[in-house]
Amino acid sequence: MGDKKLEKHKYRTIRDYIKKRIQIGKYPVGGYLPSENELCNRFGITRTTVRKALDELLKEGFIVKEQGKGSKVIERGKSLGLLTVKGISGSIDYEVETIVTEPPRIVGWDPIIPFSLTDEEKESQCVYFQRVRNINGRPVVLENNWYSLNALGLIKSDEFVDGSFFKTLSREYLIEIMGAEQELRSKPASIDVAKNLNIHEGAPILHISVRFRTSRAGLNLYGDLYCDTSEYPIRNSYFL
Amino acid sequence: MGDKKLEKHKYRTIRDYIKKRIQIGKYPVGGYLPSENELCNRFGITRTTVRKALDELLKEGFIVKEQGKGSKVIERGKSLGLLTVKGISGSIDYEVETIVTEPPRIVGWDPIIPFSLTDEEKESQCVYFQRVRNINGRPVVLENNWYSLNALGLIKSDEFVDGSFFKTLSREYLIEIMGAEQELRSKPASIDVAKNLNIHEGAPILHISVRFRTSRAGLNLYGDLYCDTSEYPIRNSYFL
DNA sequence: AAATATTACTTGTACGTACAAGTTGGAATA
DNA sequence: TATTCCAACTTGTACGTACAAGTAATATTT
Repeated sequence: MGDKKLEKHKYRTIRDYIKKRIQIGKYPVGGYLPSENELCNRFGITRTTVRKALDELLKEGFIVKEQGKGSKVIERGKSLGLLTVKGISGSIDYEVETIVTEPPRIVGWDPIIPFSLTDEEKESQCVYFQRVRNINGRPVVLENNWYSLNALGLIKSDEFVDGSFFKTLSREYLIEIMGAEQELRSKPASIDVAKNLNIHEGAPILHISVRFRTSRAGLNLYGDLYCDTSEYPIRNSYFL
Repeated sequence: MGDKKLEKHKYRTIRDYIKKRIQIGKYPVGGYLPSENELCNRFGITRTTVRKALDELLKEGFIVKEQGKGSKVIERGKSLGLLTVKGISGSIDYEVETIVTEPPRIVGWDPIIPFSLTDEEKESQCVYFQRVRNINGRPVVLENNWYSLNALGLIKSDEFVDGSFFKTLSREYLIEIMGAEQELRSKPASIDVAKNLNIHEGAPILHISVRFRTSRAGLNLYGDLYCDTSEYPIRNSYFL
């Protein structure tokens, strides 16, 4: 029962064990992990190895460490360098309401995607869905999404956890975002985009093309976002 | 001579020593650091401690490790999640020509900066300079920059290493970028911006406001960028 | 000469120990 | 009662050891 792998790379075993418990909601966000010594006893390994595992989780943004207290589980994605929408007044992040305007369905790949697909992706059909994000009831981001059907299968929109696709992947499928590539352009809004965002045709909008890489082999998420930044700018921060 | 600090946090001492050697060009980019065992002998410490120091340099993007070979010094900033300009044809990054259109001079803070200044910064005057970045001879990015005079002093544009302000900070002042916050908006070009970028007034441009945090206490770099993304999109990637 | 094996390096993982430093809550004290 | 102190936790740093695994040049064998 996987004992061979348990012998090698013990720290990975511990790391993945803890990660899974975080993903499924044991070890809830805001709570503390068992102490390092307790993990040592529980798994019969040394603190060196436990600390190596925790270091990885720290790097991946699952926990923060507090000397004298413990390792706290944090909301992942906050420290992820993702582009987020920011309210213009003050520094409060507005709560964003997400509406699925086109539920997931199986289609062919859209040539608008500016990234080169892998061979597996080209051979596969893809799942497409569209969402609009509202702030204070006004549409701000129009979002088209695609992923390879072969890599994941069709997820229905009523499965979405809190309306979030990423949270669904994490909680239900234990898939995490490993990184992303983005391209940003400033463009005049097309008629279609203008209609969706309730702005004038030709108004400047921020067009973001993004490919998210995930922890599942072969699964990339492609996004095509149109942002009305006139009131709410897009924000991005990162730290070492 | 600093022996007290050398006793505590040895790994930081080693880390900073190696970092400095990388910054000033000993330990050149592309080369390998001394082996872990050699560093152990040289500093009279254990490999555990040396590895901890190297781990930090790895996280900070100064080196990569190659099992069986050694720790290789890499060009920092590549792995930094900074927004970069990308050529549209193929995946080749174009070489960007940087022109200083307004050499550094001492002025007051510009209210256009959308970040809240620290008290020290408010009390200080600031250094301003403007640059334009050309790709294939055509202007693509207009860039205004500010930093606190008290924190750094005036750097003349002829000091710029390869025309790069960041490289100058790293090589000459041993200051590194620790992180950044950015705000992105899509806007119509003002007359002034249009003139500088040689585009129509009102054409959609990408406006980026950025604050870079540095390793020097009290020193932030504020940027106000106007990007013509019609031909060359802005690109951003990050990985865990 | 070419293929193979050895050797001497490199980093990777894991063991165990010791003490420093930060946090917290309860016991002892004022 | 209010304060101080301390003991029992937590994570942080550093010591030393051992062997696995990857790399590259050299020596050996075919």
